[in-house]
Amino acid sequence: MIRISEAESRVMQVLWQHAPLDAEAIIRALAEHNDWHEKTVKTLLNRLLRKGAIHAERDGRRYLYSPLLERDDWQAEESRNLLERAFDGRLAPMLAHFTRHEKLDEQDLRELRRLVEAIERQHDDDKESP
Amino acid sequence: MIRISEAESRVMQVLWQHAPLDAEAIIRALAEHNDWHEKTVKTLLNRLLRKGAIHAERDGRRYLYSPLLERDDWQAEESRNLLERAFDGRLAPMLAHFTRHEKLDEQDLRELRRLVEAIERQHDDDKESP
DNA sequence: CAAAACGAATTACAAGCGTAATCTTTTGCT
DNA sequence: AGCAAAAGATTACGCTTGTAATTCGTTTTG
Repeated sequence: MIRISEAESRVMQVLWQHAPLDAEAIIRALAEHNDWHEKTVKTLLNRLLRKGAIHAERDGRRYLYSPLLERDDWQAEESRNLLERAFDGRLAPMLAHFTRHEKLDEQDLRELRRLVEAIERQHDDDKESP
Repeated sequence: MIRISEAESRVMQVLWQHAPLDAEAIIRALAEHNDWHEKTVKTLLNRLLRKGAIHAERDGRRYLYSPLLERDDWQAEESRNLLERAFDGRLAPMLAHFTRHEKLDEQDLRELRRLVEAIERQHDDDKESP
């Protein structure tokens, strides 16, 4: 399982949004919010390459980079990690925590309801086909 | 804001459950699940001390350690961090993610329902007293 | 063609981390 | 009193990370 660092993940975010991109485009995209030197981004790209998190394909004198590690998988990995590390792997306390500490909007609410329904359905299925 | 590492957080977990404890008790508690040398745990305790995450009080020839950093605050910190890093700070996608990737049990379900109700009430309040 | 410019690859370097080993101080025991 | 055992303090060491700078190879350009 590929582990990427905080800074590396910023680079991935860019690639997850549009890919393939060449180094210059990535640097530009990152310059807006982070404040990294061009060389820094190049280093991160290299490390991501070595880790197998991205792929580089030659295009003339430059490379085009694309993600290999999938965003969804990475999110799953990171979420699971937090769950284990901080909440003993139990989701309920984590959810409770979010209720207490984050302000939720309409969309969050809709998402929560869908969650509840999904679980109910899932539990019903379990009963029907044992 | 105090930043503690993965390994350090294991030590904190022990102290959050029972404190104060002396080094030996902490080492014993950790030996069960991790597989750390006594010296390793001592190092971690020292680092936590320097970071101000715990407090040590002399008791005869040894120290009794207690947490200073609160568990709830740490959880909040870590959760927020994940939310920002991995989900652009938006809760809904994160919740959706959990639906798709984690198996939820009865207790999670109850917790979720309570959550939904709490939020609905909260939203109603907003409407009534603008 | 020689030099400059650009992109990529290699190297740098301090701080943090995981994982201890060694050193120092205190103290209980003979 | 002298020494071994125990607890804590200091030091170690290789790896990762954040943050670049330097070097190398290839084009482009005067």
